[in-house]
Amino acid sequence: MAVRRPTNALALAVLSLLSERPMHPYEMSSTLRQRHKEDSIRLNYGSLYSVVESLHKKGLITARETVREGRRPERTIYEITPAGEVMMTDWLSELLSEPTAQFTDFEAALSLVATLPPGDVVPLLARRLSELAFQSRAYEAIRAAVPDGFPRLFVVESDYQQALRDAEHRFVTELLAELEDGTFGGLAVWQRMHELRDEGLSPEQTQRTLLAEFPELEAMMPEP
Amino acid sequence: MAVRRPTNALALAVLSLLSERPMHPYEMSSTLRQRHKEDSIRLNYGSLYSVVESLHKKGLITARETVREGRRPERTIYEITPAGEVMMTDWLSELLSEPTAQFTDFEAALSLVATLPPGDVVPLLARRLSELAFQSRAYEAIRAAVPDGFPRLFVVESDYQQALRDAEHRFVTELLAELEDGTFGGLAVWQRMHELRDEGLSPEQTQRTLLAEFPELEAMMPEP
DNA sequence: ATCGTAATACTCTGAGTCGAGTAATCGAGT
DNA sequence: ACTCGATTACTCGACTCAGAGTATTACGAT
Repeated sequence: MAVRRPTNALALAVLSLLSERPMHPYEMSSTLRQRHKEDSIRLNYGSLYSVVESLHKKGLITARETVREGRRPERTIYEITPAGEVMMTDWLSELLSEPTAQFTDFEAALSLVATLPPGDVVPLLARRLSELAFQSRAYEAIRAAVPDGFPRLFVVESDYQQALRDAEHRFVTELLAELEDGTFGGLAVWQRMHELRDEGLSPEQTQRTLLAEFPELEAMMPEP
Repeated sequence: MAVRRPTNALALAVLSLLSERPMHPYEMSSTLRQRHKEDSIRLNYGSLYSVVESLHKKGLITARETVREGRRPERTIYEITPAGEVMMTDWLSELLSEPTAQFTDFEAALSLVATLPPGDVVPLLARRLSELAFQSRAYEAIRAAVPDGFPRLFVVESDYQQALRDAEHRFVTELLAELEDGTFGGLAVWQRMHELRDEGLSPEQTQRTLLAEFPELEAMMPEP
């Protein structure tokens, strides 16, 4: 029976840490934090311990020993198994080589943006822009403080974050501009839809009125 | 007692649909699919029904009626409550206006990339590049087939996706170039680390040897 | 000497998530 | 008339996750 791959990237981080050297869970969490990996990999105790347990059950890691110092809770030190090594390289290779849909919050929100009236959306996006700019400046400041010749290897994930943030900033800037100068495609329908709803029309009446006022919509309705 | 906000964007989609008109869960899923929202919001039946139940328990939606046709399973038609409307606009507004950490797979993978030897990473990234290019072309093709004057409102989330994909493509291209021409900061240490590990040195020996061969690393170790 | 805070090291519980499964109906073809 | 796949509509159970809670020790400040 082929072992099913976990979905939580924290499991990959655990395997990666154990491929360096044996550790107990708490040490994994401190190490990840020290290396700023919690910025890129969601980390909390509850998940960590259940992820470790699940890797253990699947035979991808084994308990090497459990030590107890004084009356402190026991620490179980784990190490990676050969099967774990294989799973780790396969998994990491796949994540690096295959782009997959990511379901981010902002994309979800954008896909539902028509729910709010356009007039409300403009200030919200403006606020996002300034937050993005702020985060960007924070990143630049940290970047500038880093000594020359510091291995990019250790910060490549935050460079990636910055590249995406930058792209998002450009995208939202453009979107906002189109909303403000009225060139955004569909703006009139969007606006009118909320007007009709606010006047108390039923969903069906709203639908009918919109189709009457914007006949070009007809052609764009999804086929059967 | 303030109602805790769900974390699953599917709950937001449910509220958004019900703010249009009352529906039963299965219709929600078909509507989301028809509008291609499953590309931006993770959708599966198990989650949908438990998300709906949880919204119901929290008083954000109510069951308007349950109908049964023939011997088919019952359909419960839900509608949104005033509390649900408030929660929805607040939530959507927050998602639009506040950028938050997103923990994507590729960022996680990048943060652990040192686990693989650099020589293995190069072809993986090359493969990612060509996949990204392929997805980009698919998007452009669809975009080109869309009639003139089609409301951008309906596809803004896939435009966003494309903007991010584009940025990622540029980032990976640059990264790959640096890896191939040897200008990537930390490449030598990275390479050497895997050589030492492959020669069978213990983690501690590897650590010591690296510090001896690359004394500049010393200054970059995390402070206590 | 003791007080409070941070750090160490987990545990527990409830909620959320997902995929597979069930069971009926509809419509296109043979 | 029949059958086969698609569609409609939901249910179930095993797993996963998050956050709060617990208990001990270390350490600087009062």
